Amino acid sequence: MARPKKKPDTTAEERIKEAARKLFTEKGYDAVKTRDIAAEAGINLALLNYYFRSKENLFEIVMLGNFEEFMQNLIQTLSDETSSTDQVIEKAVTSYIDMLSTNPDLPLFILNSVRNNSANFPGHMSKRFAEVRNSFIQRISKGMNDGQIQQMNVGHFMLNFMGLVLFPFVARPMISKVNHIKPEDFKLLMEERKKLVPVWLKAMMAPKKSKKGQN
Amino acid sequence: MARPKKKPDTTAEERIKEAARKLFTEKGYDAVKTRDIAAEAGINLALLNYYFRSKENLFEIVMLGNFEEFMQNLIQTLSDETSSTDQVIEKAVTSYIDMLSTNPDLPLFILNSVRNNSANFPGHMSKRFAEVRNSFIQRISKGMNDGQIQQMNVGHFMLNFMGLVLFPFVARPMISKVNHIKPEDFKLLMEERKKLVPVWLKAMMAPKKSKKGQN
DNA sequence: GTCTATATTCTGATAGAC
DNA sequence: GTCTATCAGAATATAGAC
Repeated sequence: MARPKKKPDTTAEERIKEAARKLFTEKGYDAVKTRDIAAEAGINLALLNYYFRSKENLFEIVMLGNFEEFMQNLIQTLSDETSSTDQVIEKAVTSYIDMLSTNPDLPLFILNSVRNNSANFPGHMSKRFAEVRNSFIQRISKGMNDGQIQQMNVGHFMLNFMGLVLFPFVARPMISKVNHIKPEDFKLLMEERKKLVPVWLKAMMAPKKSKKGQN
Repeated sequence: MARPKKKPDTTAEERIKEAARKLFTEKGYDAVKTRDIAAEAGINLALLNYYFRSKENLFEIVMLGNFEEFMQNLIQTLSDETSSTDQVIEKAVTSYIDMLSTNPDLPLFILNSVRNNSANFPGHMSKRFAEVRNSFIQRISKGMNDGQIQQMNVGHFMLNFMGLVLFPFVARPMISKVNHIKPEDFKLLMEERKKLVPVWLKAMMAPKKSKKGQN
């Protein structure tokens, strides 16, 4: 951890950003020390401040960009008006899992950043958050009203969607340690879920025979 | 936050532990300062070190306690041989949600502790983990083989169970900030899930009409 | 056991040489 | 642009009185 690295053939500024992105995502804002970033980037502490003035500023520059990418896909997928609701759900699940397979630490990082209010994370992000949330609600409600999918409390639906898609990544450190699952196997499991989660979500919304629709 | 508190009728040592548990669980190791703990416990900073020697040591003690609590219910519930698999699932969901409603920050705390390998987490805990995991797999596999519930990859089932039950708590800080959901409303939503999650889990395992059973 | 005062270490940031 | 040296403040930990 934080071992000194040789300088590769990138600019110092770029290497600092890269190191910061890696460490922040891995360990969270508070746990990362500016000295760690400098070491990881293979440069001196002073240089970090020369380029970025402060730790907080560096965090914002690096992580907000990272986060934008995370939200962008989803918003686009959700606002697709031509596809059926089922298709939208399938596509959202797939693109989410694809993106997370490349950045598996992102969900836990974001959840922690929000909780700790790191560098006023929610303040910067709240607009994007709201966008996604609203697209989601609108799209799903529309599907329900059209009869494309069954009625269900939208809050629960979002929790279920997120829980089925995000939780495996949030729990990944635990899963790998406890179940001794190799990264390849985890990836395989997630690949399977791309197909399974939409099926499950649909099944959950099917009305029960004995009672009327749940909520 | 961290306002001074009057001394209640417990020993100082106990109050320090309780304050530490509360704050660490709520905000994570790095965000909590020993002064905050002392203030919350209504004692002096020096006394904290008198009893616990170091912040890290105190954290380990708290972590072990939290972890036990997190696992306890589940182990007992799962090892119940007299109930049907359906009943076991219902009971597991209910008791988990009940416990988490009192300790909503617990899941995120545990997940972070594992990821950060705090205090050699796997060394201390891997046995307990394995217990729960094995009980789970055994109990569910048994139900599947008896035909009480439909076949499904047990790994996926566990992820689904955990995702549907734990994720809302993991995401709680985000939910309350983004969706402006009040604590009472969140609690209400979780109450609803006590009944809904078992139904959903069952629905997810029902075989699809068009294809044969999923996995 | 509990406190006040203080030592020690850590950490973000800057000054100034090259 | 990049470095060494250093500062200022915060945070952990200890000394010593009571």
